[in-house]
Amino acid sequence: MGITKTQIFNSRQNELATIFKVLSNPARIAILQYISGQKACICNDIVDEIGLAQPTISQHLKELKSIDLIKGAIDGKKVCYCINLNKWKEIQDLLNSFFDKTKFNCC
Amino acid sequence: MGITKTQIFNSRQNELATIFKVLSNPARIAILQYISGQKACICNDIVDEIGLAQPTISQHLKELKSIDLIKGAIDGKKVCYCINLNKWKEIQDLLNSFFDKTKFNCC
DNA sequence: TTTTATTATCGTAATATTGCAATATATAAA
DNA sequence: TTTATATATTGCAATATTACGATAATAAAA
Repeated sequence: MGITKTQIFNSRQNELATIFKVLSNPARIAILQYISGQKACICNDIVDEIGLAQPTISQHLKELKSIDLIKGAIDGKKVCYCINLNKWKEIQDLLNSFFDKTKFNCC
Repeated sequence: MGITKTQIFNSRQNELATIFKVLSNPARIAILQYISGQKACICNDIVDEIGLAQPTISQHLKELKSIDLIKGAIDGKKVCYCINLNKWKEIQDLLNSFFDKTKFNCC
């Protein structure tokens, strides 16, 4: 198969899984760390920083944008990518809620 | 390709990605929620609870075990799965550290 | 020992992901 | 307008993931 049976799970479970999936690649972790560590906004310094080809970086940025974790502002020829702080905090809260709500009544 | 270039990232980035990958499937989220919500330890009630075949559940349990998120205690014919609370907290701290350390100096 | 129940593993088909070359698009500079 | 630069999209090959039937392994029960 290869297809995840999302229909049998609730929207919260699917949402969590989607967020985790976006974060489940070291290139995307590195991109987020690099973007957030810069004083100014970045564009394709990311390509130079991370050791991956430009189309690959572009694709990873697209996936990060798909859950609004970053936003890109067009600045002439360049695009300035930033962490979307509101969403960032929202996701951190969501994940903490998942970890906190999971109780441990056994063993 | 299809293969992630783990060599070009540091161990922390790869570790984070691995943890996120294990959590990036709604079946595994549902399994964790179900295990943690039970008063007693569980075995293959999980198969009845989640709508997936027994080998599929077994495989998901194996992946959860691969990062020590759960532990299984053999109890006769059955296996009792539990959240590994120490690891659970450790991972929550690691993720919070990732979210907190990521600064927002731009835009 | 045979049967039954529980869980794990193997093999495989369908689909998803990763990465990149080639190319397209867009905008600034010449 | 032409050229150069920055980013996005397309297409594709290699590999990974998801799911499940068949089967193996294990242990209790008969």
